[in-house]
Amino acid sequence: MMASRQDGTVQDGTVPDGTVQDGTVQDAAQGKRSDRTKAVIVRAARERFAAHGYERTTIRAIAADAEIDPSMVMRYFGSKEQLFDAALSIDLRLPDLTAVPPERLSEVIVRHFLDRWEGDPADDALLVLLRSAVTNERAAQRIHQIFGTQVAPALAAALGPEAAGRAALVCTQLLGLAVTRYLLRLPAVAALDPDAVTAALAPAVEAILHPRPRPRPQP
Amino acid sequence: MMASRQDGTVQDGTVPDGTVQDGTVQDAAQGKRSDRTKAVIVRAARERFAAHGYERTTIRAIAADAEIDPSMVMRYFGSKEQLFDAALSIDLRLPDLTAVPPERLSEVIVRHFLDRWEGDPADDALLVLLRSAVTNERAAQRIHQIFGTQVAPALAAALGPEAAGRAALVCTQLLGLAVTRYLLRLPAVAALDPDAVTAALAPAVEAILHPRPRPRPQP
DNA sequence: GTTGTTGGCCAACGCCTGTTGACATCATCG
DNA sequence: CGATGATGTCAACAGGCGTTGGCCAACAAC
Repeated sequence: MMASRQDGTVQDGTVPDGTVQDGTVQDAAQGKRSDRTKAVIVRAARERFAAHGYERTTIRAIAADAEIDPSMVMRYFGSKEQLFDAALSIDLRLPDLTAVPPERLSEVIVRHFLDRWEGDPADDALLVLLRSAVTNERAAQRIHQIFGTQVAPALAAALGPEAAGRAALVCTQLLGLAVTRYLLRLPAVAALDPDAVTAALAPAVEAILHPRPRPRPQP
Repeated sequence: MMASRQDGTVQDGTVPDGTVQDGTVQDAAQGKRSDRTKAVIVRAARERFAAHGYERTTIRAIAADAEIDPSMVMRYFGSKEQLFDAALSIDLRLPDLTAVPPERLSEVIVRHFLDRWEGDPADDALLVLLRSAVTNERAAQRIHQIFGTQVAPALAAALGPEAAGRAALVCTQLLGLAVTRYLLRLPAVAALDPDAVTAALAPAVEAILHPRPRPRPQP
């Protein structure tokens, strides 16, 4: 298995500086060569997994993208499943929601979600995860884990500890947005610009976060 | 290609009565034998596709479930893709929303959606479609089609013709529910009983259908 | 009774898959 | 220099896949 932290994050193949464990400096500003190729492989894997999901992605195709032999992929990652794990590193980078005034909370959440998906087009990790989780049990478990360790705590901090149920429903809405906009690309949803999405969806999220006390059919 | 109607519905393998084209009556109350086995195959295919998605489902496995030779599947349906088409027949059975008083519209929509998913456990068609659409372009197109021919018109009838954008956002919410509850089975969502889901989500749908005129940050 | 059609099984083809192990290359260090 | 371990290539394996074509039994039509 890969080294993975408890919150569902996995270390990327890139290394912060050029120092190696025995103290030697190597080529400067780049880690060992194997780390570089490992990173190339992970990047290629993410693209493939994101575009086609787990099953349709082949190790041979990833290796071709990375311009390397398929057997190297196996040597570095052990198996397709473990490579998949390595490609699944996700950090939602949730902001501190307690600093947000409650009446702007839903807007901030929706906008952050959009930013996270559309801000860095090279970051396919979320796409990988969602596309695969639908058919792959391992990826689904990872989503459970991310929800439990990142989303639920962040919302609980802002709304109080009894918010777990409501946090899940907010997830429902955001994942629905992701599915229709990025996976299915339903034209009516995919065509909206981020501002329009935020404006339209924030009130709905608001209705979950701060439910009106009682709808009362006929007062 | 299979014979398919324009709204995305495909005829089931079952035949309404026992008459055959040349006028002979055959065994009565059941169609031709081939129609029966075709129906068995489609049923098995639906279960497999629903449980594992398109790519992981093999013709051999479907044939084994149907207790028949894999080559028969090919003979009857031509290819795996065409069998998939046959398994994708969907009729959302949307009620006439114009008969619903506007203030109960969101509640009715959410409840109908839950009924449709959970009412008949043997009807896997929706699960097939959603699970596959995430990685299969053909299935995604089918969802586009169903949205355009079934969902959008029904909502437009109730809300007026300018409702297309809002209809899509409602879809976003409902598909989000389906993904978290039936595909990912996020515990916090999957554990809720249908009444709780309706109560929690209807106000959010309401916020889309009848947006408050202006949120006005500081009045 | 012969013929043709229908429903079905069996064995195989060619291809692609994840995976493995033997061999080449190269840098590093004694 | 030679040794050693990391890095990478090549060729192959075994198994599963969708798909094909040939053969057989049952049965209706002539």
